[in-house]
Amino acid sequence: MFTLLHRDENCGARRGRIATAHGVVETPAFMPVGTLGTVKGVELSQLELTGAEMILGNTYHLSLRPGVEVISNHGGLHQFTGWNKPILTDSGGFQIFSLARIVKIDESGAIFRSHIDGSKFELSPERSIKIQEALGSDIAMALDHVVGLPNERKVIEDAMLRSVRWAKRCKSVANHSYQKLFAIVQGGLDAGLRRECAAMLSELDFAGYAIGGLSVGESAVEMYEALDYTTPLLPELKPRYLMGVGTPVDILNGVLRGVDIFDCVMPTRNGRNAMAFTDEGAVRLRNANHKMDLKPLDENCSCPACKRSRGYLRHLFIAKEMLGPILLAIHNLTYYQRLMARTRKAIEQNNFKIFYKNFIENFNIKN
RNA sequence: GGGGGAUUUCCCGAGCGGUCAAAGGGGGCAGACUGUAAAUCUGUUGUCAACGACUUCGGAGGUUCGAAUCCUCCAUCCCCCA
Repeated sequence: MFTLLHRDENCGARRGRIATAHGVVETPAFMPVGTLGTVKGVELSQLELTGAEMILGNTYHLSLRPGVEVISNHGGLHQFTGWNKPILTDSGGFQIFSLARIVKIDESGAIFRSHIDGSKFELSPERSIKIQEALGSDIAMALDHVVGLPNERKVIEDAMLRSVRWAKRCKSVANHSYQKLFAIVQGGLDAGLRRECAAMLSELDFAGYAIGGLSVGESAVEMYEALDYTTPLLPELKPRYLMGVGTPVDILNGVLRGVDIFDCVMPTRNGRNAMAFTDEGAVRLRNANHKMDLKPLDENCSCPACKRSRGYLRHLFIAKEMLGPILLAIHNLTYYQRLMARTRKAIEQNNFKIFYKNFIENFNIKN
């Protein structure tokens, strides 16, 4: 399933390829998030043009709406959405964290009180896998217990151990050969817990390994440190997925430490909220200084947003026209995909470390 | 010709003797957003040498210790009866 094509001679970055039932994904890869069966604001034809090769779907959200029966009735998530390329589905573990206020959790699983209508939704490891099989994703994630940071060591340890037990249960019921199952390493910012977790999961031989429980309240530096001691513990020949990360800088830091796959809502959400990414950093298009600006957002970008002026894009946001959020979502996704393409190329040339340094020097998130 | 009602800070609009630089919207300005309860949320929005001072509530006078709030006249707009 995963082929490690090349390792950068000067750092931990790796170049690889993931083969799935719906096609190939070149790594390091960035996956746009399509929680509800759509990457918000972006039509599939446009999404393909950004260069995205795999997108995310979400077990919790799709189960509540439209419901698994509806998607099964269409023949799965690919047919339902029209996206014929690889899909990875998240297990619902992140919602245990993000929707903590409406979740009760015990050893059997998580019990949600639907954020839509308050009805009860029970999600055990087994049910999560069953749902993901019905969705027909190419890669399924084990149900994990995500807790925020900072947190008491005991809480983090319990969540980590539970995630391992749940991962075992997921693996024991997963039986669709085309669908690959990834386990998720937890353990917060504790090197010992991360090591313990990685060791236990590695023994179980999953198709891939994710690093979870990060970007949940800790600083960027703390996250990078966690990656420093976590990635080396993961099986060399399996894909490594850093869940929910992140900014362009975060992603390059992940690549530097040997991560192969990323996903994040940032390009789409921030784009919808008028923030655009460029090599110089973040551009807040609602700001008054763009009012008269005739320049394109990013001269190196060929996306539809960059065929217009910054002044026009600002106007769309100020006027609350839907095209603004759409164009910036497309731009940011295009930017992220181009960043990944440049990253892959740099690795192939054993030049990633220099590429990384140059990038960091110019990129200013505050801008 | 007679009677009644309006005029508030960029806009709309509360306020009807002190706790009012004045509610709430809108608009403006800025910020946040990391496995999406987010096309969302937050802050700010009279001036200044700024924990205090000064100038504002159509205009001019007046009453009062004290007025956006009460009185008089003026201006403008709206309604009703002739």
